[in-house]
Amino acid sequence: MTSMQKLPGFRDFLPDDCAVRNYIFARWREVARRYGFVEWEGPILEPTELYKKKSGSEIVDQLFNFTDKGEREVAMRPELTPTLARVVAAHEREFKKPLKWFSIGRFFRFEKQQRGRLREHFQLNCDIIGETALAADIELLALCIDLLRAFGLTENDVVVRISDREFWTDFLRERNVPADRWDNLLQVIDKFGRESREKTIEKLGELADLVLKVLSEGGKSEKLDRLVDGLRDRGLAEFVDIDVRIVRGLAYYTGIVFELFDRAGNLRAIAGGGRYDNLIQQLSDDAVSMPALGFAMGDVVLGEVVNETPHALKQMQQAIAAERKIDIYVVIAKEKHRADALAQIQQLRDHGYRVDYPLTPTKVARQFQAAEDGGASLALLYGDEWPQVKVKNLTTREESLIPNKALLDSVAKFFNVPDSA
RNA sequence: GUGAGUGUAGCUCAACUGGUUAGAGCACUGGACUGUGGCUCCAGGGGUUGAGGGUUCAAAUCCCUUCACUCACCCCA
Repeated sequence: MTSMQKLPGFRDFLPDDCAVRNYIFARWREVARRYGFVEWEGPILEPTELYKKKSGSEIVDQLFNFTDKGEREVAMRPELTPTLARVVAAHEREFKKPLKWFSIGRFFRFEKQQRGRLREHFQLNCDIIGETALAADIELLALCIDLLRAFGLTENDVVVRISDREFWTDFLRERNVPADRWDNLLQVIDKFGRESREKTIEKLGELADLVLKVLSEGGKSEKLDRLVDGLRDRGLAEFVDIDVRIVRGLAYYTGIVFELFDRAGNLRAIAGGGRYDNLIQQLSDDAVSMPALGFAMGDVVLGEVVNETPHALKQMQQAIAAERKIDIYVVIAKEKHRADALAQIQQLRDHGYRVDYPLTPTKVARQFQAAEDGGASLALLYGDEWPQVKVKNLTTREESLIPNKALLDSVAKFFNVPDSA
């Protein structure tokens, strides 16, 4: 590998890619704000210890970590939740509860890449802190679903699988299974379907029959029923499947957990999250105890889902085209009027119009081609007509002559901008 | 980290299975076209065939190594 190649798993964002990324970010912000969440951000580099503390030392294998010049062990953040817990523990007194925070940022992991899993990606994180009521779980799920709806995805395209860790911990408690075995057993349940049935049975031991029965019949609980009812009240129940096989790998979840998938099941999880009521206390060494819940949604898998869903893809392409287009292309037909044109270009830009023009003498035909390529809806031609400007509607191809002093008004009228002088 | 597959122009692919100077479409630049855009025609730029080594009179083609990508495993933030 030469120094001219990018590192594996990292991405260049050419204009088209950047447009996609910005489209995703815009929808994320729009919907999160709609739910009353406020944006925040943390550092991209954290002490490696922060992640060890939460997830154990095995996680270091997957961290993008190194020793900095001050001999500190640091890691490129693999996720936001530990940072959030630290920040909340330090600052929670400054805010009314519950906190409803979201963040859009870049995250890293040192793993071999494959589809939907790169070494860097962007993630939206949404968290509610300081609320134990199930209403918060429902609200968070509704937000997660509405985020996908904002991309044009429907209940036929995506599904939220919801489970409850308490369902299993209650189950194990009732059968007098010692608490120190719970995490282990939850991992086995999490792997159900990915691992052979024999191996699962072996690991479950005497609980095998019971657990398999629950897994095949599907679990049920009053809490999960209330959750689905809450979503049904909002007309979102069709997006939801109760699936107690979902446990999630991370050990810090304590209650409702969920994952979002494409209905076709071709891709990795689009998003995942749940309730983590003990994490802030644990990470703050018991200084602060706050119930919390949240989820993360990555840009990579989401982008793939949009790509593979025709109506969502069309919506994105239209939005990107509209965002990218310029308003006006200025055609300089006679170079002696370049200065006149530039004076008016400046005025137009000051008024907020997106204006482009040729930097060097260019044939008129090419200038109109550039207007076309830039998506301009209006062309202004500066030439022998001066002090009049020829205004061409590029959609209808109609032309008219406007005195240059009246140009701004004429343009404003064309774009339906209220008179603001 | 393990295993398999794939690497030819910016993109999609050719190259008669080892045989002249590696081609085409799209894209890009310019011209036909000295004041009018989605056509058309013509021309041009662009490649150490991912990289390094080996076999051979001769390698994009066969062998080895390495790097990258894809898929599966692993893991899932």
